[in-house]
Amino acid sequence: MKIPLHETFNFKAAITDYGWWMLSPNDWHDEECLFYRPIRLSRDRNLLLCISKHSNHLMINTETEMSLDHNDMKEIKDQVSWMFRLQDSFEPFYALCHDHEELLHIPANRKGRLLRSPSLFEDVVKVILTTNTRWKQTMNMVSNLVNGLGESVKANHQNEFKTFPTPERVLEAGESYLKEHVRVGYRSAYIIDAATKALDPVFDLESYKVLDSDITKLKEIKGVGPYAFNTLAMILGKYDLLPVDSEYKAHVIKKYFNGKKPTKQKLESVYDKWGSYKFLAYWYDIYS
DNA sequence: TTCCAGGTCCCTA
DNA sequence: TAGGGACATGGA
Repeated sequence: MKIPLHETFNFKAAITDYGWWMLSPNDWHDEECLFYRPIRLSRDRNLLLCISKHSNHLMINTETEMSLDHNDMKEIKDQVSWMFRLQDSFEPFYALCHDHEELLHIPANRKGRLLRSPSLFEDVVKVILTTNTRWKQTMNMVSNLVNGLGESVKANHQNEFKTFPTPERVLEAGESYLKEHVRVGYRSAYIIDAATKALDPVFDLESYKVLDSDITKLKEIKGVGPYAFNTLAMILGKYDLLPVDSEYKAHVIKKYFNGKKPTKQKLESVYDKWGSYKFLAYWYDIYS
């Protein structure tokens, strides 16, 4: 099936400009420019997608033998559209880039559309698993989570794929499982809290994916502090906040303050001129 | 062995 | 409102 594109974009950059492509159950094949991703449909069905980009559309091939009706296809398209931010226009950001020579390469290469996960629950868990640890350990924890609690997906593919676990499955396994087998340490309580809030009809975690919803309640999730919240804001399409962590501080102090530590206020105002797009300006400043 | 990583929580003052 | 210790894990 095809998804027509309102705006063309750099498919490879959309996937590899943010680290999520390295986390299970995402599987990026760089040479062929193919993105494999197992997803979950309603009525407890799982399938493997293979996504590629053509001139004016995304092509989605299903690698799982399953009859799909109209609603199934809509669910698939909705999840893929969310992952690649297809409903969002990046033209306002590109217009801003044109006033700044150092960022001209972003519109020139149609970058900025950073990959996100099908569910907000998955992204909350993944962001929590990036805190106070090294990237390699983040990859291990996510891999343990998917291998331990994800469901196997039947597919015409040499690799075995598992889905990202549902909040139900995480709660069923419990906190002790997360500690002993996923090796997330003290983060276990945070993940349990995220799963609980994902299933709480009042909190309704996934509802914050709606554009322009008030996302401040995400701060109530245990383990979501300033860095995690600002990262989640970016994931939800609000780019005006900065993920001030050790990487941010090291980069900014080295590049803009001659290696000398400035005040907190000055440290965090480096990208102010970018207004609504501070996160993306920072991101392409540090990683390009 | 000790330190600390793409932080956050919680308790003091 | 700000400061600082504790927190699990695993690699250097």
